[in-house]
Amino acid sequence: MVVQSLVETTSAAIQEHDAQDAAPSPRRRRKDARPSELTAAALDLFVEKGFAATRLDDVAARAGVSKGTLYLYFDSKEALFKAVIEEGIVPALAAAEQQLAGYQGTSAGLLQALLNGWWQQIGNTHLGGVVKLIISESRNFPDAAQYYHDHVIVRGRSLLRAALNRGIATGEFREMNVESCIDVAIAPLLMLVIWRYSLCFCGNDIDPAEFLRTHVDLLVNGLQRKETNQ
Amino acid sequence: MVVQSLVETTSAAIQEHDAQDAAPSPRRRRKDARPSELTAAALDLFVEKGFAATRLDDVAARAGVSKGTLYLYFDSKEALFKAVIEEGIVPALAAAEQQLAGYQGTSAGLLQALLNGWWQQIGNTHLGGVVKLIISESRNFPDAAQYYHDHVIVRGRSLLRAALNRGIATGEFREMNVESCIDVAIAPLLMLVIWRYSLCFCGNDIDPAEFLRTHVDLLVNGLQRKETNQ
Amino acid sequence: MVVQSLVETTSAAIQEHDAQDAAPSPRRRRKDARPSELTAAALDLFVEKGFAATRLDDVAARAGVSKGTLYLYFDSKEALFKAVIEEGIVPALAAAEQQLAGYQGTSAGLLQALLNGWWQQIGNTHLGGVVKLIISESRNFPDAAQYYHDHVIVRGRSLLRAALNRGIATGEFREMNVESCIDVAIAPLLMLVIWRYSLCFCGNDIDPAEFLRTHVDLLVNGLQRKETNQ
Amino acid sequence: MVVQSLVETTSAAIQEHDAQDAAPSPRRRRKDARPSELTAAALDLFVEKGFAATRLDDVAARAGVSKGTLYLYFDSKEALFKAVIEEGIVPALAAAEQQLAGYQGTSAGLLQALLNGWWQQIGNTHLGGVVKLIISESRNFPDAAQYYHDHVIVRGRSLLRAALNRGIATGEFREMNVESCIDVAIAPLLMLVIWRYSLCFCGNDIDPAEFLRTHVDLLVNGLQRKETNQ
DNA sequence: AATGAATGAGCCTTCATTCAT
DNA sequence: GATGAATGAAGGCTCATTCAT
Repeated sequence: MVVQSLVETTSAAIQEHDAQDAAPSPRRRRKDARPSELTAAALDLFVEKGFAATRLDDVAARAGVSKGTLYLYFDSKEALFKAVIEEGIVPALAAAEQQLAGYQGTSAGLLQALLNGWWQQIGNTHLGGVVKLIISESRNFPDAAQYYHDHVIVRGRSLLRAALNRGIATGEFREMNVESCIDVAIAPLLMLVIWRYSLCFCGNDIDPAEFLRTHVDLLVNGLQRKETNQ
Repeated sequence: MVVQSLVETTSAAIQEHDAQDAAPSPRRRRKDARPSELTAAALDLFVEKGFAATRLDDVAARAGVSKGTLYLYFDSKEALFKAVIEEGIVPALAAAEQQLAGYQGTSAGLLQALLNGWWQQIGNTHLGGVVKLIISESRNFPDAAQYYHDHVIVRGRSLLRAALNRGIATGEFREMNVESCIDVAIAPLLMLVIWRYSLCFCGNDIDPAEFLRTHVDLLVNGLQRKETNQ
Repeated sequence: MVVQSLVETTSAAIQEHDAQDAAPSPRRRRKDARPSELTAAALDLFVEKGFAATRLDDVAARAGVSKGTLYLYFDSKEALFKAVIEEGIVPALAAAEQQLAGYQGTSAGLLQALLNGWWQQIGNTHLGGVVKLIISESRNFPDAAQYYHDHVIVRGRSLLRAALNRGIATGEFREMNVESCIDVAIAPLLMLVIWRYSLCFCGNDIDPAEFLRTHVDLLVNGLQRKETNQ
Repeated sequence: MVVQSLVETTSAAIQEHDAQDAAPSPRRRRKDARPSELTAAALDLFVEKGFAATRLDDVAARAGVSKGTLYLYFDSKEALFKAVIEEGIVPALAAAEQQLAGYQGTSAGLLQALLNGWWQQIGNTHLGGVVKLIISESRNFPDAAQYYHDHVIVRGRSLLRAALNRGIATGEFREMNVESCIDVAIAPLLMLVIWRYSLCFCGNDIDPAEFLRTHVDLLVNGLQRKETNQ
């Protein structure tokens, strides 16, 4: 039910977004732009403080509107939360589709492209906050988490699975438990995103580029067949 | 200041813990035992719902005491939170110390021992919840996060650094950016813990043992020198 | 002060009403006609939900206009309320004046005519809602209640007083406390109106015609001199 | 469903009331007395301002407690409203039962006793406010109104029906539409109560005793057989 | 004249905290 | 030491009112 609501609202959001480009009356444009301004402000605060600790006054203030204006666009605080998730999912899905385009080259290169692409288009953007938000609030909003899992994570895993299977088929990679490899390959990316929104403020600077390079290096090397001592 | 408080309180907690072992009069033991029942209940709920969304009534109910009793042991909800963190840190530190004991064997084996040990003694216990809690609330409790970082993470990284450096020194591992390797080696472990407290409820079962085996396998293989083409 | 305002506004309303009849240009008529559509919608909702529980959005929606339009005609929600009362008072006064016309016949017949006339022209129309409204809100709008009392109730009582006194003078009715008889004669009428807007929805159907017939029957019989036992 | 809730809660309230007499610890007595203190304060304000216009702050202040205390005893403002109704119904039912006790004398005397009794035990007490409240809010709380109708009004009508039928059977009263007579006999009583809580503040003093005497006088005379022209 | 987006004061409700028992 | 009734500040939400279009 909630999943259905998430889907429908998402479609509506997309259409509304298109309409925005067409009718640029100043008043009208403002009204169309409002929801995404509000969800952007909400995302920042939800990620920083968590859902329960975020006051709608603060969301409104950050968006430069009054508290009541929030309720012109969202029925409740919870509806705002779900809208934030939905807005974070649409671009993630789009990015995933884009990655599906045929790739020519080694499987190692494909793997690297997928991981780097995710980082560039999701992890390193404000959409990364959605990831941390989903994780932090998954127990309070199980259906939002479920939806995110079913549509974003499952799809991402499919991409990696295809790459890994291709590498194994061509003999570029050794035989391994592919599902576990997928999880192990994804984990550092998610952790990097989470890190950016949590302990990164404790002074331990992780250079994302270097982290990614090392991760891909270790992963690809770890997957490749070792010409062991024969 | 709070860090100081955390240190002091931690020391006090340790001493109290010692005192507890020394004077097990039924009356006294009861008094000392109570707080850990309370923090255990609080940890569960903090991890599940987050700090702000957790009601002290629920903590008290789960611990089987009245709400007022909480205030006999903790000055405030925030003090309870810090006590939860502290109680999660003490065993983590102890576990880390234990790992420092001399290890005989390959560096790959040492690495595997460290990672598995952390999982067995921290990640796979209720202490793993502390990790998720720290990450979720790091922005609301920066000094708790800082303290955790400085004492637990830094120490854990030292252990890994030593193992990696030893492997490189002996030629078992190839030359790499050690700091990045540490981060990449830790990330899947943290992610596994986080997963257990969040999206694992979305149906995607990750088998921790298999996940760990794959991670160590890929990591060790990735680190090892390729016996290429001789 | 407010009473004064009610008087003034009422007079103005009457004049405006007259002006309306005189200059029925479509433009002007539209403008003048609007408020009565608005007050009619407001009356319905005020009677049903009470003043405080009625939202102006709902009033506007029922009248088929936007919320802002209400403020083109009424300064505030309270002003709208008073306009509703005033609109209900003007016809009531007119109806009362009409009853003053000379009546030929028995005093019992006059009494019956007055009570039936009030029911036909006030109680049984949408003006009956005003009665319930005045009663429900009399403590929140004491001056509106006062005005209603002074102009409508007092005048109505005068009509009844005249009828009763005439009956007593002619010997048709026995000697009684006329003021109390007035109250007792009016009460069932008011109660009938109130019933129509409240508990009538609980299933106990009161047939107004039968109720009135019985009331007048009992009243006239009760007033008439009994030819007791001589 | 709500009716059921009304019944259950009423029973509980009665039991609690009994318990109060048994355990007069000062603290405990206070706690047991609280709910009725709160409903008493709420009744006053609900009757005066209506449900929607009454602020819980005012209810709490009148009861001499803080706003939060209300929520220790009632789940919501609406639950408080229903409790007020329930507390008004219990004594009304008890009073009705009491009237059922055998009466010796003329039917006219019985009728008079019933009407005066209702006034003394309900109408003229603070329970009269419940009547006005039910009527004012019947559309907003239809099930509360229904319950009041089914249990209080229906029962009251039964008492009057018995008296009227007895009088007709003995020939003391003439043949009439009994159901209509019941309504007409009750209406002035209800109106008197309503008057006390509304327009009575407009200066038209109705002396309840005189009003009742006149009502009974007219009613009984109206019902009695005329000894015409023999 | 008409609209409806925006505002913000106010109210219901929650919950951390206190304290009398 | 333990309880739980009481408190009141804080925050989610509503809605009368305003005003730019």
